[in-house]
Amino acid sequence: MTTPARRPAADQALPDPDARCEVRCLHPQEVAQARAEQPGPADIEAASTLLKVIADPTRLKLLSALRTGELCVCDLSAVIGLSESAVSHQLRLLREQRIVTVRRQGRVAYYRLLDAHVTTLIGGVLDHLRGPVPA
Amino acid sequence: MTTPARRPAADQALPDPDARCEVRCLHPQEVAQARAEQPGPADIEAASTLLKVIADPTRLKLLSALRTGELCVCDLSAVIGLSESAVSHQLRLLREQRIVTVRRQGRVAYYRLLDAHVTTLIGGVLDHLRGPVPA
DNA sequence: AGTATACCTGAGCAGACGCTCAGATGTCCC
DNA sequence: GGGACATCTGAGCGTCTGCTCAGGTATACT
Repeated sequence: MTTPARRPAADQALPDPDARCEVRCLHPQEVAQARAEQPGPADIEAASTLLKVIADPTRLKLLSALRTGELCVCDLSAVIGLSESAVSHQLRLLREQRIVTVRRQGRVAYYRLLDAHVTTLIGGVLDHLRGPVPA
Repeated sequence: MTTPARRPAADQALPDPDARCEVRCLHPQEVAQARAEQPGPADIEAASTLLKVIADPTRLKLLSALRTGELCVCDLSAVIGLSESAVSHQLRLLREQRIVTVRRQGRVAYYRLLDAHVTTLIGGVLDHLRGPVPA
């Protein structure tokens, strides 16, 4: 959405110096628009939390391993080469974010992916890494 | 891919105790498959770095603000309510990850989104937050 | 009952992260 | 040239994070 007024416009976009709402800015109009369309702080925080959980290398390995199907904790530990304790800690975060779910059978806990969004999301990241920039 | 052999099968799946490749696991076959389909460490690390850059609340606000069009540093500073120094630091990370690009006009630096992937990616995250789990 | 197994959880510590502060660079205007 | 401005950058510090270690809980087997 390239706005028509793309030029600097700093000379005439600042009618009076006293109009500085909070801090100085060169394009008050576009700043006001950007502020209006900004998501709420709660949404930002929630999105950040979810993305941080997915962003960790260990948890990325866990999610990638679970693409093939459900696995138990000690299997996951063997796949990614980390202690069962560490895996259990990370799986808890993935459960809290509703990314994986658990099915308990006896003393074994089978984990599987809960959300297809995450899979496509990681796919999009890999697209970004490999291919050139689309737009 | 629910394998037919879902039962514990630990007694006969471990022919000899010495066969423990690295660590113990309940389903060696599925572990081997998951390990085979696991992305390379470099890909995991790159995806993690990219996602971490996007996951930070401040940078999420910056990216969200840039959806409306290109903005300069002090504008971005005004939109998200943070010092220009902090904004500049974060923009550097976004540049390094090829998420935003800069167009310099005189002493003003105009930043804009470089990759449509990121926009759709954030949209996917918001979908995950709002809607119920699709699959 | 008693032992072994699979998993979970709290404490503690090394490393990474994001902000502020101070200074440097490059550009515009007089 | 001199000053103001927009931006960039390095140092430093408080905070957060992810691992290991030790112990706890629940289930299966003899």
